[in-house]
Amino acid sequence: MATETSGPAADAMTDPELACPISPVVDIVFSRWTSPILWSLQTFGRQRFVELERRIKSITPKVLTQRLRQLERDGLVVRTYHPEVPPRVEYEISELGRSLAPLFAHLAEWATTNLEHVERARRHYDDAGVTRG
Amino acid sequence: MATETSGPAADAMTDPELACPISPVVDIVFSRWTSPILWSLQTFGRQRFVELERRIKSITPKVLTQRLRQLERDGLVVRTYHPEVPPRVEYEISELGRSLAPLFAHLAEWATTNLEHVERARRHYDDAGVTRG
DNA sequence: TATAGTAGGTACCTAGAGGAAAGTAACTAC
DNA sequence: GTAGTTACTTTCCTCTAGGTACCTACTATA
Repeated sequence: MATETSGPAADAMTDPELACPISPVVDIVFSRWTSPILWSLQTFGRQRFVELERRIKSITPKVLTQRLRQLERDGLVVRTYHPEVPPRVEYEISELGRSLAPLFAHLAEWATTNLEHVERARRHYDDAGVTRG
Repeated sequence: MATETSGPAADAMTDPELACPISPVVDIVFSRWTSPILWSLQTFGRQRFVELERRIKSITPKVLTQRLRQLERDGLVVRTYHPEVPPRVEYEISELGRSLAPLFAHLAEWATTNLEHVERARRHYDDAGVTRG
């Protein structure tokens, strides 16, 4: 948070070091835990904090809070606070977040057709490594 | 979207921990430094180690080696070793890696149309946070 | 009094990713 | 015999993301 002097697009353009126009998107959309969160909100609709916490079992509340804040700041998730007792907070996908749906579908499609190729390549690589010694 | 009984959503149901069928793909394709490497190989063709090292300026040789090994193991990159003196190694995108091209294009397209929305959302969020105290 | 439910905040600590810099092999050129 | 080249490898070190555990406020319930 301390060193955000410029946005992600500026990084891609002004930073010749990256030489990769998709890096900024990757940082926003595919940073840790964000894809399960976005997928969950996209698939199961508006949810409360505990619902997300239970669905994504291995996430801790601290990290879930951090990721949700980040996604809210990036405009991908909308947070609605109801000042009741006990307090109730609901999270849902924003319009901008929903625009990622075809991208996620594309990714899922690639997974179904190519993930086994990756696994086969891994087995092949590991086996060859064993015989090579 | 919520009630997809077949396809990738079904995986989400059977694996309660992840609750996200695209997580494995993200780990493979979008782990750190992989997208600049794949982009570079995809855009500029077959390249030697030092060429990649110079193009992706901020990467260290150790990490570049690690990432290239991982990508080779996953079958996304093909490594060709020429036992000359000094040694020459060439890296190129594999068939499987090339199948990611439309996905990357999709991502780049999303970036061009929506990245500014993200930045505007960030500014809005930060400004509101300041006024809130 | 104590406990549960709710959405976090905060302090502390660890593991692991990643960076810096030097080393290695193998041969050539000088 | 020393420097140069390439593609790493190794060692050491730092930094931070993330985990654990406890804390907040408020009310209902036993």
